[in-house]
Amino acid sequence: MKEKIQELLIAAQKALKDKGVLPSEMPTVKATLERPRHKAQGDYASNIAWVLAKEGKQSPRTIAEQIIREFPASPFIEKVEVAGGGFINFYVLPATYGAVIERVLTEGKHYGSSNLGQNRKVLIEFVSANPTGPLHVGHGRGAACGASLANILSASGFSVHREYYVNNVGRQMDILAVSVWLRYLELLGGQAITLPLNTYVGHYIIDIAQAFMEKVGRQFYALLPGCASKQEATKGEAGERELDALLIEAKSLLGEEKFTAVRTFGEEAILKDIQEDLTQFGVTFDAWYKEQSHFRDGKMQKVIERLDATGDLYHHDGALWFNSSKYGDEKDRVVRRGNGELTYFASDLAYHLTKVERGFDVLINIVGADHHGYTTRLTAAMKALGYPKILNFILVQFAVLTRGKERLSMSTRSGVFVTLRELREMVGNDAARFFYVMRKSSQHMNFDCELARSKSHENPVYTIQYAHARVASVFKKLAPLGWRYDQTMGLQNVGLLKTKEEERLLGKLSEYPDCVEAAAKQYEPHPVAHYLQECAGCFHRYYNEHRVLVEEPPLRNARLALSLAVKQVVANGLSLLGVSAPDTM
RNA sequence: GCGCCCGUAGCUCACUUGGAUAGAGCAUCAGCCUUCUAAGCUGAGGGUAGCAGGUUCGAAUCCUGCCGGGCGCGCCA
Repeated sequence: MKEKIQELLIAAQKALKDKGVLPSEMPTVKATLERPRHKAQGDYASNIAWVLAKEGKQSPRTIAEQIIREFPASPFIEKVEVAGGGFINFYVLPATYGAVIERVLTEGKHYGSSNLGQNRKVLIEFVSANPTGPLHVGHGRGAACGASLANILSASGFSVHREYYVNNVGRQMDILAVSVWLRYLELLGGQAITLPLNTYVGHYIIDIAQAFMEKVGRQFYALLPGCASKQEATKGEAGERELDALLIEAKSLLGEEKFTAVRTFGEEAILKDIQEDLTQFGVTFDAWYKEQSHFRDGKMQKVIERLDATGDLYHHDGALWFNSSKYGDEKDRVVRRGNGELTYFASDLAYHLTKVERGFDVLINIVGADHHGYTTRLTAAMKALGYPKILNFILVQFAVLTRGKERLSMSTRSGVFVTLRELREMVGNDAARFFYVMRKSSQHMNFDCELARSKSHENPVYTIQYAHARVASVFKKLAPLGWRYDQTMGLQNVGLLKTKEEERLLGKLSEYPDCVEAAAKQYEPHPVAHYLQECAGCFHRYYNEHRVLVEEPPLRNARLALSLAVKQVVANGLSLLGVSAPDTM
């Protein structure tokens, strides 16, 4: 319907140009059509007259009136009116409202899909948490957001590739290795040790050490390094230096080969845990891209050569710098340190260059808000490399977990985390997936666990799933009453659906494709979550007001068809968000 | 100190990227009611969109300054 009106508007513009009312060299604009908030403003509205007025040198009101005069007749349109200063309101014939039911039932699970993306290749990178510990609730939001967005883009005709970037290089991984090793020594030695500052202290490290011990026995035993046998951890800068010394000591005590073995064991154990966690959460990836692979095949050298060719690299104080301030960053960044080592930034550049080389047209990076400082320098580098527009960052703000009034998760600084697994066990996967994407990702959000786990109408997930289950339960009622659903009869009689609630519901169903499209264009899943709440709300209001299983077969089957369409749309929307659509609750 | 994000009803949040009288859900208040399994339904009140300017036919949305909150500012990863 929307497309049809847009075509008619283009035809009307053409007619005006032919008649010389509008300058013929003026570009034809595709009108933006929206759904007015108020019923008195028609079913669709366009501001096209305002847009044309700028170039056409006439008042919007006059142009609007002329468009209406040239607007071709259509069997679907009841009337077209000018309102306000130049809005054009379109009134669709109420008899055609019901047509959406047949469309939904025919298209089934594909209703809402489109060819918006024209098969363009999108790489969506998300979660990408360092493999040094379990995922926490902050990662959960990125995971839910990315997985849902990937579904939405996929349904919108994009060819979607989901990727997790594994930062398995650098000091943090060495620290992980030492953390595991010290716990291993503790297990063998039977005496408690003091873990130095900034090592990983979670219980999961002990589990990994235990598994490691079971695998290798005493082969990795050595005397306790000096600073691990102290009574108390050293704090501040001195603690960091002590940690560096410990890393060196551990490497020399174990030898490079054994040290690497511990590190790899730890990394693999944690990655396995993360993968299980995400899989249970319904979040899957097409690839787990390991940072370490850059160092093997010369990608680092290649990206530096590419950048050097643009003339944006320079030497200063013995280091190699990228002139990122030229491209909007606040200062320049080091690519290779004075000691010859490449920085994390260089590695990230190499990774992003591979994304382009792998032939993706659109890159979407979903990152936590705490990493926003990194976005400008990467964007700057992509500009320098000649891809000014390819990279899109979605910044996901932290979710504050609450249970009623009680605050559960602390800020990053305090280091007290609730794990994603704990959250899932507390509220269930469905509620977690939905609550995470209920708000615009750039918004700080409140995640009320008490609400999420409650089975009441106040809980949006419950209400939406219930709409789906409610339709299923109505259909189960049919047989005991001696009736059968006759879809042909139902579709023939959709004209009988003309109560206020039915018209609203039909309108809501026809909005669904627009909603998915909006979500795809914004790279945001939350419009779908919002839509589902509205759609379910409309259905429940309808259901409370009118009886579906009435005596007269034509009306009964029409209402059953409508209900079935609602069930389908709810199921489609929930599936985009990775939430189940149960038949019974 | 500098940079980025955010500020909308009592609370949690929308407004389809500059359009019409800023909308939902909770909570509150007033009525109704016992249902195709769902203690529910209907209606009402509630707003200077942080504050102050600016841009234009038109601003919650764009630009500037202040106020308040979050996050980030290494030749760390």
